[in-house]
Amino acid sequence: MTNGLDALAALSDPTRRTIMQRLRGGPRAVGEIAAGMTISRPAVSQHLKVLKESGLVAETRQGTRHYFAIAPDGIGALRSYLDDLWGDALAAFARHVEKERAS
Amino acid sequence: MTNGLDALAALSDPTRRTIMQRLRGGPRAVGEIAAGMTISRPAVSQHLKVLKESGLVAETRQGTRHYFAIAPDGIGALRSYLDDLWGDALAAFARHVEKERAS
DNA sequence: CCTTACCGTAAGCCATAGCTAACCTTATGT
DNA sequence: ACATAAGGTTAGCTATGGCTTACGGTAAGG
Repeated sequence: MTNGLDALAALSDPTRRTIMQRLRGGPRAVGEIAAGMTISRPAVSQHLKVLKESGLVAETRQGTRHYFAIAPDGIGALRSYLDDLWGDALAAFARHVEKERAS
Repeated sequence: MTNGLDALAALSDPTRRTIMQRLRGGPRAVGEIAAGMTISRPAVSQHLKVLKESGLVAETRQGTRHYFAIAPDGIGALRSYLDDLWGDALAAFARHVEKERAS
C-alpha cells in the first residue's frame, strides 16, 4: 500500500472516477473501458496506471488482454482516513454545541 | 451541498489535508492555521475557500476573525460515495472468488 | 479620526496534469 | 513466418493549480 492518501489524488480526477464506475460490475479489459469514452485509449491506460499505483485497482493479464478490477483494500484505506476525520469532526462539533448550550 | 465529489478534488491537495488536520481540534482562525506553515497566509485563504466551496469546512466570523471548522456533512458525503464503491467492489470480488472456486 | 490587526481578492509566474499522436511490445492465429 | 489484435510508452502541447506579492476592505482601540 502506498500510504492511502495517493488514492485521494487519484480519485480527484473525474475521468478516473468514471473509470471506477465502469469497474463496479467486475473486471474489465482496457479496450472495454475505453469504448464509449470520449478520450483516447492511451489516455485510459495512463489513468489506469495512476489508479493502480494508488492501490485502487488491481491488474491481471490474460494473453494480450489486461484486466483491471477494483481493489477493496485501496478503498478501505481511504475509508479509514475519512473515518478519522469524521470522528474528530463529530467530537469537535459536540464540544462546540456544549459550549453554546452553556451560555 | 455541491455534490460530494468536489470534496475529493479538495482533499487531493496535501496542503489542504494538513489544514484539515489542524482543524481536527476544533475551529481555528485563519492566522492560527497559517502560523507555522511554510506557505503564505493568502495561500491558506485560497485553500480555505476551496475547502469551504467543497462543503468540507464551515466559516463563522467574529469581528475581523474568520473561524473555520470541519463540516461533518461534507465528510459524510464522501463516505457514502466510497461506501457505494466499496460495496460493489466487495460484491464483484466475491463473484470472482466464486468463479475461481468453481474451476 | 487614525492606526492597527485580520483577512479576502487580483495579477502574474511557474510547475504539473491530462490529452493526442506516433511508436514499440507482446501474444494469438493462420 | 507474417499479420493482426491488444496495450503500454514517449514526446510535446495546452490548460489548470498553487504560490507570492501587492492591494483593498472591515472591525476594534486609542
